[in-house]
Amino acid sequence: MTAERYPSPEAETVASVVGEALHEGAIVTAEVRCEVEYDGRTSGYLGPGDRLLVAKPDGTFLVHKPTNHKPVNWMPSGGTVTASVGEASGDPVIVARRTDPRERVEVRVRETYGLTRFDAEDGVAYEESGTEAEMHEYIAANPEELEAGLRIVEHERETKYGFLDFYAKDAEGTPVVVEVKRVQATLTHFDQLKRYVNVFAGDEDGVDGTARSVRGLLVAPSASERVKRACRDAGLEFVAFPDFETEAEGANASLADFE
Amino acid sequence: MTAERYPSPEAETVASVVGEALHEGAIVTAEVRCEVEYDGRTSGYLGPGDRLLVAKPDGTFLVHKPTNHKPVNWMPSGGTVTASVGEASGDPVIVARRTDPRERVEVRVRETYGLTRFDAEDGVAYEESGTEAEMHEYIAANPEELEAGLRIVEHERETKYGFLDFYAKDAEGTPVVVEVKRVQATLTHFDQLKRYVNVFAGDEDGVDGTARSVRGLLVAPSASERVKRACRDAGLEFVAFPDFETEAEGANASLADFE
DNA sequence: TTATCTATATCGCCC
DNA sequence: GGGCGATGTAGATAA
Repeated sequence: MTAERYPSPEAETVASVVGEALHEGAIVTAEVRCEVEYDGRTSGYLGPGDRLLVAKPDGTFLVHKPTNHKPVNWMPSGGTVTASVGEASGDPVIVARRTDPRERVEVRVRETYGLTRFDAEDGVAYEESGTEAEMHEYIAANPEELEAGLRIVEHERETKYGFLDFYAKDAEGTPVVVEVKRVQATLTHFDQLKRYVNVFAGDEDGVDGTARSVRGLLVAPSASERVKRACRDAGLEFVAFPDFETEAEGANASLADFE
Repeated sequence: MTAERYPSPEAETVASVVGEALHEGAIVTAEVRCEVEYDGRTSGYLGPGDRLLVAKPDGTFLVHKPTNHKPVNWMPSGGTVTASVGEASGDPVIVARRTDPRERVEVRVRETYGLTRFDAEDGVAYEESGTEAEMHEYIAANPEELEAGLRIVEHERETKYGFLDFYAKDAEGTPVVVEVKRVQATLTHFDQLKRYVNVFAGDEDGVDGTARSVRGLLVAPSASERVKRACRDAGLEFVAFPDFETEAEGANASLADFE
């Protein structure tokens, strides 16, 4: 059996099952009533209530309330999860810790409604398409869709102030710095482009104080008015680029057939 | 009983329990072998393997592999989760959808090792301290810790290019724009400060091309060398501010006592 | 609803 | 290992 269930387990059972399961590479989930304390990058406290606990063998630990995508408390992979029986109360105590940064989640379990050990085997990797990396590939192969006559000179070029997406030249041979975003462009993205353009314009630059012979292109499906104005004011250009197509895969089609 | 367990349930049981539980405000978890397909902002496919599924009554849906903090696929709260029996295969199919953005996660369950309905009650809110908001309050009350003679004029001031943390004046009466970070400062944070300072310096600005009578302070516990150099080059100042103290609460102390 | 920004962001890549 | 940037970022907040 791949999933072993312990209904209303004693504190000792919780401690031993959690310890063994994680050590042996299994996932543990528990439905509990508990209090939670976090101390680390910030500190926090969650009073008594019902929560779902998830502990993974890689040190991941999650405390889920009945709502929301994000766990209310957690520890990312790389930490260590230990379970014991509290001396004073006799209740289970689960602690997840890590160093760098030093932080700690402590769950004081008041009641354990159920505990499950899940010996999961999963060697399959997630395949994704439609990411910004693919958008880069597309633009590298089709620069003319950004602007007629545009030539890509370099991709992912490193400068002293960070990496720019594309270094290109336009039809007149003028240098063009290109920053590509898969989603609606924000002020942060404008900032990035401005920073890169400044490298080539030279911060110490021209007598008129404006960027010289370097163009900056912010490429995204859309941008807020404030971002467009920021571009105009800074002498940069916003290029509306259609939503990047996420192409269907063979695997997807076969999955849909089952319905 | 607050947690009801269905070991190795039939497809019909999965479909009905998931539907009823979510409708009645319970959390459902399942240990399954499955395939997953995502289509929306990007598209992706995850081949057969063992995963933990979590469905919450607010529409949250999570697919967890045996490793990592983040679910491999998910739907944030606000979506709808439905479970049915596949016509061709007779296996359970769980679909989570939402609009705006339009996206969809489909889980094709190959084998259900176990299913749990958890009627969780949790009306307690999480209390946190040590956040950037508290750091702001501290600085607003103690501006002299940034610099002797500094006066805060305005907090969270809106400009045409975004919101700046503090608008202040130094001992000489020179305007000072302050950007505060709780964590190590990055180039992104430098960008933000530069953008705000540009608003006051005026993009069209001085004959020498450098910012005029406005100072910019980047306040954080630390910064990389590249960030410090960027600040120097741009005429901005990095201020090392000690890690913001996360003070212990009474609740924490009592929780620690149990150990 | 839209825009902006924080986050215990997490994660991955590349030096 | 540190720096840097993407994320199906999510979530909170203000206009």
